[in-house]
Amino acid sequence: MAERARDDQGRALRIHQSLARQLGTAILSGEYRPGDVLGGEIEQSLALGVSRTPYREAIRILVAKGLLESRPKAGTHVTPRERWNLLDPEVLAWMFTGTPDPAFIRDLFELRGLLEPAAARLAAERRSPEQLSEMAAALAAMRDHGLATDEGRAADQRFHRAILAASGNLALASLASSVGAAVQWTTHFKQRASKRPRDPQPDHEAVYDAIAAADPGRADRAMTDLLRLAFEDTAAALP
Amino acid sequence: MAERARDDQGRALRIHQSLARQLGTAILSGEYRPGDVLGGEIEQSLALGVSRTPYREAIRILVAKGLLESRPKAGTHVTPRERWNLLDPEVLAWMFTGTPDPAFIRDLFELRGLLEPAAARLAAERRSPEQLSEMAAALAAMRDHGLATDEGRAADQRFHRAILAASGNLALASLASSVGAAVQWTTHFKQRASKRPRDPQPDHEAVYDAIAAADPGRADRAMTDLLRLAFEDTAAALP
DNA sequence: ATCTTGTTCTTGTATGAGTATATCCGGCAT
DNA sequence: ATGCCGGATATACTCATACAAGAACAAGAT
Repeated sequence: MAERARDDQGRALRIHQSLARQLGTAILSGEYRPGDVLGGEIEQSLALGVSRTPYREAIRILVAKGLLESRPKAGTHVTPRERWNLLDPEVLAWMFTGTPDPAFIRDLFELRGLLEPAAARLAAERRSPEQLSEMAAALAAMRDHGLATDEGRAADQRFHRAILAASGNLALASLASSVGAAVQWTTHFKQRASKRPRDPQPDHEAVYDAIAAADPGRADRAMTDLLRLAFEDTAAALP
Repeated sequence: MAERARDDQGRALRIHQSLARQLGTAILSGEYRPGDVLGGEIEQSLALGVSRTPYREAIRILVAKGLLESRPKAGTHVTPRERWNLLDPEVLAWMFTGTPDPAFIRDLFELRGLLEPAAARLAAERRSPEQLSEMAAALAAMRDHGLATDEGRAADQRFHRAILAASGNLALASLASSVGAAVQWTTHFKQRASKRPRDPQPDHEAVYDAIAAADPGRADRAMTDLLRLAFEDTAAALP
């Protein structure tokens, strides 16, 4: 008996959610390709063993994320890749359920290399005391749990998210969930691949210290170093 | 009689689409605030004069974009701002239907200032001949139509999109739609505000020339300049 | 006080009928 | 042959109704 998928808080996923995930991963993995037409909804929902209601809602979700488009008479098509919202947190998560493309990992780190050092620089200038203590708390949790545990990885995410939030830039902050998803999954791969991975705690401490000291230049450099090392670790863990 | 809303290609929007837009703009404009609960779906769909089906699909769309969350018994809540996918192209478009927050405009330009110069630099190194001619075509269309016309603004978007695509970075490229939406709306405001706006054509030509010459450093600087000037124009046009 | 259990409210799923719209295709004019 | 026009048709879209299931809350038991 297939166990029902669960969300990040242990709640059972509704049918439309798990359908969206199932179809989404199928599209991202290349099982469906851009231009492909999904069969009519009666046919598809019948084949999947669900009613049309949740099937249609799943389609709506995927349309909202740019993976599909549907029109009367024309049917439901997979959109060309350049329309996909690859940085949508859920899309990223779906992407990482399969075997991730090393080239895409590289792209993600390249993007993080543009965003996070700048965010760290801004955070050093603009952060509030509360934001600083949030970073400190996340750092402490990372140290206590280690990156081998879910709690540790969640703390890692919180640290990066806190920096993006402290940049005082809403557009940057809204990329936090995307960056967070990337952080989580790449860290996951690193941990799985090597038994004694390099300890990234000092890198994080250095970033924190620079932000705490309100030293933008040093924060920028520290984050750049952190990302370079993290990428090297990740690259080493990939096939 | 209310005229039915239309999409960017003149097609009439389906009910679920226009509902999503209506609710989305209401949320983004602050009419609904984070934590607010929408009434039950029967009640709401009745109030809006539609059946539950399209109402629910509209909710699914907004959930997919991070603006809402809904659970049985608890109802449908507006999520806290930091969960919103502000860079989703549709969300951005909804954002600009109302009066845009000048601080957010600044944030968007700050983000573009991180992404686009780097993309231009990479494009100078990696662009294919086809991508280069796409940029040239967009540039020519901009010159022919001018930014006062829809065609001209679309060409402007195509130019920036082509550069992001030519960066060879999928993650960057997938931000093209978001950047494009920002380009379109800010340009729109500029045009509306002043009768004789500064001509940005030379800025664009400079970026193109640098990319065509495969000169990364110059491409980076030219794009930085373009964005600085565009931001100054936009800032002058805002209240 | 804390846990357990049951009630009840809200969203979630199922189903069948009917509408609307974009595509396709055949006919007509050019 | 080519292009325009208009109807047939396939498909998604909307409606209405019924039932199922999850989760919050409160009353009761421990």
